[in-house]
Amino acid sequence: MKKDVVTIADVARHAGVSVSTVSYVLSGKRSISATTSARVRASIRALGFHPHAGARSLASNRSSIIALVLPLRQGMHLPVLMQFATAVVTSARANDHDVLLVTADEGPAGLRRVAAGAIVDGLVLMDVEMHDPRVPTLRQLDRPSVLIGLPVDSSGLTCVDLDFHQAGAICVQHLAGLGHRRVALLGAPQVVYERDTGFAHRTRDGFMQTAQLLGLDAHTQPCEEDAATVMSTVTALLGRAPGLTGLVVHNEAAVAHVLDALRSLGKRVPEDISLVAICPDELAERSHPRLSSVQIPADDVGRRAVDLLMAKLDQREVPPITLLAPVLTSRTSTGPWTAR
Amino acid sequence: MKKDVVTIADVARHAGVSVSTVSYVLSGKRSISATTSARVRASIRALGFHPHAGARSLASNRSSIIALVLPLRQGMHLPVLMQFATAVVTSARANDHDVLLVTADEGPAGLRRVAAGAIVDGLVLMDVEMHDPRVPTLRQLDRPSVLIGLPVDSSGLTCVDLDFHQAGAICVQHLAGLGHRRVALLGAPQVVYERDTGFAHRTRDGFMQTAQLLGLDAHTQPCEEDAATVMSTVTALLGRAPGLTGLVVHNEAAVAHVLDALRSLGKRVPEDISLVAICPDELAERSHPRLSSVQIPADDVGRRAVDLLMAKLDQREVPPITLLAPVLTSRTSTGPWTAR
DNA sequence: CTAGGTCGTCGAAGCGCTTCGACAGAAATG
DNA sequence: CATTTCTGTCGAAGCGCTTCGACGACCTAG
Repeated sequence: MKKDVVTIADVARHAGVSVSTVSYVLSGKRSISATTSARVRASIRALGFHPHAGARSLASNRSSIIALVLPLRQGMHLPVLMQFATAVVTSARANDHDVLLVTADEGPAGLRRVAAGAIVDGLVLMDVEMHDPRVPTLRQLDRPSVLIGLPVDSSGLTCVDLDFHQAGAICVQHLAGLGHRRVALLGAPQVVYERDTGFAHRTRDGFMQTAQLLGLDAHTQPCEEDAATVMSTVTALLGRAPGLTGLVVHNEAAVAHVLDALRSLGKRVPEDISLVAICPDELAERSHPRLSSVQIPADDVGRRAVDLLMAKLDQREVPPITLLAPVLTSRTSTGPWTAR
Repeated sequence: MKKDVVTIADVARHAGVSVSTVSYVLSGKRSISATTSARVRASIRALGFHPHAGARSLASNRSSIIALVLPLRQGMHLPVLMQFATAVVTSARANDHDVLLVTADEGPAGLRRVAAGAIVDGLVLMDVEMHDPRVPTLRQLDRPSVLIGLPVDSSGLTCVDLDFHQAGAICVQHLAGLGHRRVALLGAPQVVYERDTGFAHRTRDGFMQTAQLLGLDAHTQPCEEDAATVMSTVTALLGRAPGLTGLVVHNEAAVAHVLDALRSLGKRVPEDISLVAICPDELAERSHPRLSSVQIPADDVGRRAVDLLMAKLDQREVPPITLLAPVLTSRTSTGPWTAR
């Protein structure tokens, strides 16, 4: 077998200093003379010393590990998910932390396990739902956490999410810039507006305010998610707003149905009607035509989440809600329009 | 603030036993009377005790965490990757271990960091290449590890991989079952056969042996990966083996070119020629027509890898190489054939 | 009836690190 | 020049857990 693990005491002996001095060299929490520091570092390298994570965590009550809680079921947003995860891991490493993977399937119990056992210093939760069952648990945990997504009741939490108000706004700006003068927003189902207030309202407000500002004729309309209802909703909308040429769809599940409806009504996209979706890139890329869409800037969100968590770990104050600027990717579902 | 963390001493006091007794109740390493055990458990629940991971790891030299080392760059095999990861995490949890995510970008240094610091008890590496730079490092680490994939020099390692011999065999069986009598294998580029021996040869052997066994007329042919060379290779092959109706392609990069070549030679798939690929499902699904293909059983592989790692952690002997049965998914690129 | 086992429990010695208080000696202050 | 303030370093006390050896109490077999 190998000789035993190299400990900090070995390093101290080798460098001719005390154990605490080595520790301070490593942590920088007290000033150490340049010469001593250099000698210690040399010994560390010479012996191949790696501090024992467990011992460190026991003594300092800090593990330098954060939990990344995500849904591992095979969904369709894999690429987006991966982008988040990559950003989180990269940022964590940049802050000298490792990442423990916790699946959402474990539910609240999983959070409790890793937090209470002091396995992790803090948590980043992805795929947070409006009424997420993990949220109450999170509140009573004594570890800091950051959510990606915005639950209905976000009090006492730190959240990062897309700025939906801004998302509504840039959709309008995009259409207006192409010359469209009469636009509409097809939003979430009615029930969402009534109950899970939040992102749906924010998008709608951004849409309406900006349309008004730009002097557009704007309509909004909740939108159910089954093909038949979508069909009648779209038909009604076109009747109500003849000459409508710009459409924003903020409803992932309904997007395909809307496209079908337009097609069967004889409206071509983008020749007759330009369509912008607020949805994952994946979906936008898969549709025909490929949709101009507003997407979540995953890299940004991931990095921001980790930054916020680090701040909380350092006891710094952080804003409860961080909203990130949406990005509109122009594809082939929108085009210029001039009165004909 | 909250009252301090509940320690094992608190539990012991509450239950009226010694600290060591509580520890033994938890670990089961010494027999404890049923009544004592029950009392201790009740106290644990009553106080909400969670053992401190760091303390445990320091004292026992076991962290109950394994590392999952994977490439987080956005590749095209995301779904496959995810399937692996999911399987690994699930199996790890089933064995009471957590999973630390380490990105392959960190290279050998990353392995050293998590292993030497005793952050993890062992490692599972994904996406292992033939000449993987992490392999030498792995050998000198004192932590056990399992590789998913088979490097050229696997001595001293534990690997899990697809059984390529069997993969070659079931491709032939599939074609033979459909009535094909003259078949060919388009394999890896020549240079791969010469140098990175291993999976390429294994597939070819499986293919040939089975063809012989079934009395088929079988040909094999290395295959480069650029469109032009593929074109001439396919043309030559059809000249050499007129009446060829079954083709197996074991070359991810060349698959698309092969399809193009067949098309431009006036051969329809599957009407004139049936084609089976050995490639990720992703690719098979994306091609036109969708390819009948042999794919890696990711769930199985992931689970197996963890099982092997657990065995090694328990000092049990494990086979150096575990080969898993390939699965052939029949899609629309293969069809029955009868002499015309 | 006694020598030798088992069983169930306890006490104490670490595991390797961080951090607090102490303290010489040097530098700055009056 | 006396006194205070830094600087740089050390020793030792934990952090919460596992595990080893010890030890009564009880059983069994000769």
